[in-house]
Amino acid sequence: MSVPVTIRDVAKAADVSPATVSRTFVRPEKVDAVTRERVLSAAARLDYRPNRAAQSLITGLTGNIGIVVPDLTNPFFPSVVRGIQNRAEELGYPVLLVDSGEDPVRESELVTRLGRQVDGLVLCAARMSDEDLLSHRRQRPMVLINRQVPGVPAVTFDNAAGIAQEVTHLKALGHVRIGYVAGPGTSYSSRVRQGAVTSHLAAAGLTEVAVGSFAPSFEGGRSAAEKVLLANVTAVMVYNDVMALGLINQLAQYGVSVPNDMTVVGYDDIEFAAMANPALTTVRVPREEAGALAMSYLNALLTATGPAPEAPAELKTEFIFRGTSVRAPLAQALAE
Amino acid sequence: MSVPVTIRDVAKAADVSPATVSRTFVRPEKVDAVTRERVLSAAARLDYRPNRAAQSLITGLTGNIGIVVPDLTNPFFPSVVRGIQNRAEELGYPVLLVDSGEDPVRESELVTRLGRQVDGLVLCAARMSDEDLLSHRRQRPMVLINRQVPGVPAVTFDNAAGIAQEVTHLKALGHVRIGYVAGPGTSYSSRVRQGAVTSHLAAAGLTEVAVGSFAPSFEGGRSAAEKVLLANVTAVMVYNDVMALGLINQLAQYGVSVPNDMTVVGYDDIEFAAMANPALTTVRVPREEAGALAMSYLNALLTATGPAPEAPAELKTEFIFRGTSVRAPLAQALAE
DNA sequence: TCCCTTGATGAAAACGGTTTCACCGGTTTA
DNA sequence: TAAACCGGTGAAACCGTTTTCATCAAGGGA
Repeated sequence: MSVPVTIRDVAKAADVSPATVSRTFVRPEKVDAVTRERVLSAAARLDYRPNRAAQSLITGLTGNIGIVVPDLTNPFFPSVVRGIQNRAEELGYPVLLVDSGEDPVRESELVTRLGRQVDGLVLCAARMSDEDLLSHRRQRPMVLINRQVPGVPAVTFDNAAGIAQEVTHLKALGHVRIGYVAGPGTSYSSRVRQGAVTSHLAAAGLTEVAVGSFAPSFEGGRSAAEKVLLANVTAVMVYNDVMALGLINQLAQYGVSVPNDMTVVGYDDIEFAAMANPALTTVRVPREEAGALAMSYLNALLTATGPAPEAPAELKTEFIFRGTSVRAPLAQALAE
Repeated sequence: MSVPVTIRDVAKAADVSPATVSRTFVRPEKVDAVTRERVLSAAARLDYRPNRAAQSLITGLTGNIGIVVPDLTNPFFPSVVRGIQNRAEELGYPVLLVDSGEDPVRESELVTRLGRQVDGLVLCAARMSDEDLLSHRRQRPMVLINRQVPGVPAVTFDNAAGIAQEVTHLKALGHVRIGYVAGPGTSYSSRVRQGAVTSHLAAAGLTEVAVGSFAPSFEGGRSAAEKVLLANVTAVMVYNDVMALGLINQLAQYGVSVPNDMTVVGYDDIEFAAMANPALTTVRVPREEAGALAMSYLNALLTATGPAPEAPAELKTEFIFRGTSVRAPLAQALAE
């Protein structure tokens, strides 16, 4: 209790100089085995903990890492945060977390502000421009999740495969005219998925009907309902699960019931996708895994050990067939 | 860019000593108005930012605050985190966030580890024992959310009122035998609510049927379904919304449909409560507000200014009548 | 035998702030 | 008029590490 024990206390107790104590911790191989042992035991006995501030002052490193997410209340992100944190904890990094509220400007400011508090950053689904991103990248090591910018390490999901799985599924169910409800244009993965949808639907010989871009929220999904109804399709692919759930909810207001009157497939497989009624057909993306991997990358960057990831990792997705998708003819028969 | 500007650079530029520069920032009233102006403009011109580590080293303060939550993937918590963070940002505190995974032991360890990184803590729904809590409290200023321990500042919700509102609602609907599905015994608010349920049901002349304690998760709610069915009640109050949703989901598996065959009311009003189908009748607790208030309290504690909150704040709750509760006779008629 | 490595160690100089203390000129008080 | 006070300021000590540099003993090659 009371007065904290410093490196000098340990030095005195072990009868060596402070320098040797320091070396024992940072460069153990530089100190003789027996002195090292002596220092270690003294340190343990006194319950010595190095003062972070003093270390930071001289090394210029904080030992912290930062995470920024666009919206913590979107269930997608807590999972990846958890993945990052678990790994960060194993590696001994405390983490600073901020929520940008889906605002690219604020996001960039937050990164600047975080900059001086952390040694490295994990940016989830960054909304800011490539240029801003690259300029921050020059200041601090960073790794991206769900975003790709040339030259910046990243972990992404194999969205093309995920979309392909959905398309195959819908085709197998006999759907022909298929709507796509996109996410915000500011979102990298929304643009990527849009591209994948277009190319895979075309490749499968199906007709794509673009419904428009909406906020990646429950409300966003609801506001897509009218346009979906006007699109004259039997199935809709939606940018993410939260929106899909919103869409289904609003469709119900119009007396259109899913899946009987309309097939809806989401994306992400958030927890509530399975809990909804009917349960949502979707594509699972390994969020915790992505977080953990990103953290591993960041650690590699920071310690300059391990594989410095050049090509962005692409995590496998998994198609989940649940209750919101049915055969097209059946849907139409019931709709009459 | 390049070399960071130090207090000495500013001192030189303003033609004063470093001491004066420091004073200008920490004790402005101690320096003459005109010198102060000179220093300030020099600092601005050079874009001077004090080095946190150096400040920490001498003051012993980090300038950071910490948040610990039991489970970030429970939608209850991101909201309160957001409330804390917004306020923290206004006040200029970076925040360290950790997730204890609902584990009291881990939680206590995390607090210890966070301890040396932060000046103060906000603990959400702390799971650890009163003793552990008090011992940590001796180390660092802290404020609790959704937990009460004598002598520790806290912001809580007026659960008694919330429960009372639910009871009144159920009584008005004609329910008489009412089940209660409790949360984990480790949760303070679960114990509090259990007490409130018992007393308010008794006061209303209704019969309480205790269903048991379950994990505060969707799965926890599902596992309560059988016992609920065996309880021979027309309505159930559930510890929180996530569990209520789980319960409803599992009841459907048994062919019991809500609200026709069973009235269910939740608690918290998480986002998905409104989104579910049918939408969940519940009690709204102001989560963001609670977070913001807690952060304000913590700031008061840290700066020794403002109201040092003695009595825990109790935030008002609001009853939300939605689709999972209906009149008892009707429920029974349909059940036949 | 002597010189040159080599490995282990300690003394001391950073790192960038804050704070104590002494000093100085000017004003009030006795 | 002398003594006490006071606001504003700078010199220097200090916070607890890491790291450079010098020192020293021991071992190896010539």
